[in-house]
Amino acid sequence: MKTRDRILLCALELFNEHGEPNVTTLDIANELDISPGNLYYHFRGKEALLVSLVEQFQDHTRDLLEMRGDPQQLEPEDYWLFMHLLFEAITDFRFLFQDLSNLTGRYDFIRRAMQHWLAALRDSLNNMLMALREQGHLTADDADIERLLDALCQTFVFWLDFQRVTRRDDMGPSQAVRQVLGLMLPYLDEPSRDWMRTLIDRYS
Amino acid sequence: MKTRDRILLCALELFNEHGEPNVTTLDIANELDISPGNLYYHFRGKEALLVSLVEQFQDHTRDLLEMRGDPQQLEPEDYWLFMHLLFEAITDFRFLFQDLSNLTGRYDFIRRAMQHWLAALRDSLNNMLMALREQGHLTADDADIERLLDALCQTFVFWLDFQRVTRRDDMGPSQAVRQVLGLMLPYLDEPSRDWMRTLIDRYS
DNA sequence: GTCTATATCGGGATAGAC
DNA sequence: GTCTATCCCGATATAGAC
Repeated sequence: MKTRDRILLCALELFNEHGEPNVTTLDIANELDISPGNLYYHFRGKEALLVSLVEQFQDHTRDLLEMRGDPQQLEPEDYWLFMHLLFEAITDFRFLFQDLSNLTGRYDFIRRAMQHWLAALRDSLNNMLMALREQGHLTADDADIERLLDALCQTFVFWLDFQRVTRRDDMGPSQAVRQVLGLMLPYLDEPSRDWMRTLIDRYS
Repeated sequence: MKTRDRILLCALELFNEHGEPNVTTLDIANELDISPGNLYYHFRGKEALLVSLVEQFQDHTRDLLEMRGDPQQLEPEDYWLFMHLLFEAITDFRFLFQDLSNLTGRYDFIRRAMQHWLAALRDSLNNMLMALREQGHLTADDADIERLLDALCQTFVFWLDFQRVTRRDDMGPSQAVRQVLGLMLPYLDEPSRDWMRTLIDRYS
């Protein structure tokens, strides 16, 4: 494995574990048993490192967020899969969400990237809700939809963080998906609701 | 006004505006036109400053979170007021929520304080929901309640942050309260729901 | 590509005069 | 109580040898 990639991987792990502000370039070099000078040969600094990691994150989720092709044909199971994969991606790059305010404040490119990403997320979720409403599975007026979209996005972005502060046990993406689906539950019609309850129970 | 209090107030403002990690003791001293040595005479360091601010926050919200006296007699309007005051308190000390992960990671006393605070918040909200359910205004099984409580707490803690990142104009506490009440809406019975919709509209 | 050594800078913190 | 001067340290970044 090339040194450059080892650095990226190691930085990602340390950032996720300790938070980006608490990890120095020296920490990364030490963890890899390479010299700080060597690290600076590959990346001109912490910011260059972050640029690459953010690109990775975007590449990693692009396909997922751009499956706005044919939401009409999606099965409920597809919604679950979509959300599960999304939470896995967020978990893999959780350092971005853990210190979101700090990072978006200090790095303008991260602010732009995350704003764009959040808009795409909201778009995807909106397509889902609209499709469900068209099909008569979901009853909600426009104001409901707006609030629901906010609640959904907020949960995606901050659930890991919230869980980290409130609880000790990290239950992975399943619990997060359960929480998200729970937000939609009261707006669904009986059959979909039962279906989703089953889904929720199955993946607990 | 005593220097000690001026320092506290100024630190709070700067922390709220720029985030605690981005404000140095020197920044605070400069803003106040006092020497760094003087600041260190009053507070032995940044941590001592934070200790006092966290105490202030707790004092500031204690009454609010401990009004678990007689939830049976509360009017819907009381719920609105409770939430409004809570969001104002959070806004006043928003630096605590803006970098929650970072702060709880670096300072153990903040972790403990916030965990305790969050537990109290959840408790208060739980009492509310239980009272509403007793009175027949709210229909939800225990699993619904758990999810709803999580969603409510998460919104209280992260709404300002979420709003800041998504860049929708800062509308103060009203929009936050609207979002929170929106989460409860689908579980309420018709009269309460209408009542609350009116409330939501009135304070938009 | 990788190392060692070092320069630089900024924030936290203290000493001692007034 | 308040100031100036200074120290310490950790993080970033570079120079130059191998």
